[in-house]
Amino acid sequence: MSESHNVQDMLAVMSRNGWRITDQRRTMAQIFANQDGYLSPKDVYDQMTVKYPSVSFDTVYRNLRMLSEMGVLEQFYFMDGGLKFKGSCLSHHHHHLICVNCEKTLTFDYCPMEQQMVLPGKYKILNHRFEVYGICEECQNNPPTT
Amino acid sequence: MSESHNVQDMLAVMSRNGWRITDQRRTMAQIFANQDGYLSPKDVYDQMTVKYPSVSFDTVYRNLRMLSEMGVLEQFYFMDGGLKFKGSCLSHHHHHLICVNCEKTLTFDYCPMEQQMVLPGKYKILNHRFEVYGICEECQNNPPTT
DNA sequence: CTTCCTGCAAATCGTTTGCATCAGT
DNA sequence: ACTGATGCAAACGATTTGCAGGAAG
Repeated sequence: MSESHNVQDMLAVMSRNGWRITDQRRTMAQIFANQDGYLSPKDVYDQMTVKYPSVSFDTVYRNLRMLSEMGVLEQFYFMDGGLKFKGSCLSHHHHHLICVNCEKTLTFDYCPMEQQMVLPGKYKILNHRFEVYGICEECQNNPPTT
Repeated sequence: MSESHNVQDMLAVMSRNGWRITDQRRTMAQIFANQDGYLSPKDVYDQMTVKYPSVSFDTVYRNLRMLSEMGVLEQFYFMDGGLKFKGSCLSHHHHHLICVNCEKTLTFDYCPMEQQMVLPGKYKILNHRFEVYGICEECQNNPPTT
């Protein structure tokens, strides 16, 4: 299902970095392993509560941040400024095609920076951001949730 | 100074839309007319207090939102999720080259969507986001603020 | 058994809203 | 004068922090 890490890989990274493997963290890893798109902290919290009804929001936040810092998760601020997370793919540079409805995300390798663009000014280029937004096939067929 | 609207244009748009021209709004228009880069609500507030020490944050927010809805300002969530505003250029499609230090912004016309890209899936493409981040010439020469 | 992790509660930050007063037209 | 705009304060949502008890190693 996931193009990024599987649960074992994620847990291995945690162990390697000296973090304990708690049930909550195991569950969180599973959530992201089974998910192609982006999840908000609340999404994660909601999925966590299925297995751990007493989980707290701050634990979710703490672990999301921790997993991001370890590189297991990719952090992302959407167009509307909302924070989202997703299992990260560190293997190669790519960009995202994101469904504005269900937020399912596909990656593609085309990168505009590889073209010979003429940029104004004499900026020292550091990085870039390129995302394409649309509606995935599934959401085009299914009635809109709105 | 500004590549976008001048003060007169902005005030004209406000009048045309039936909004009153208050001194605070005039000042806000001036701030954006004299500014090439992005400003956070706090930046705007700080500049406003120079002329109107008793201006309130909510007035700044209200007017920023109003000016965005009118299309006079361009709203933007930066990489770190922070909300910023900038005098908008509605005349043509373009993208931005942004200084990560001073946030001075240049526009350029190259658009990756005009290339014949092969995108995965069968998404119905709606829009896109492309920004290049770097350090402007000025900030390269001047000692870093950090 | 020690240290780290968790859950609770409270603090914090950025932004929005209700309301009485004030100013633009 | 009439109506919309302002400033204050308080509400609000998302995220962070301090602390005591509980679980992983």
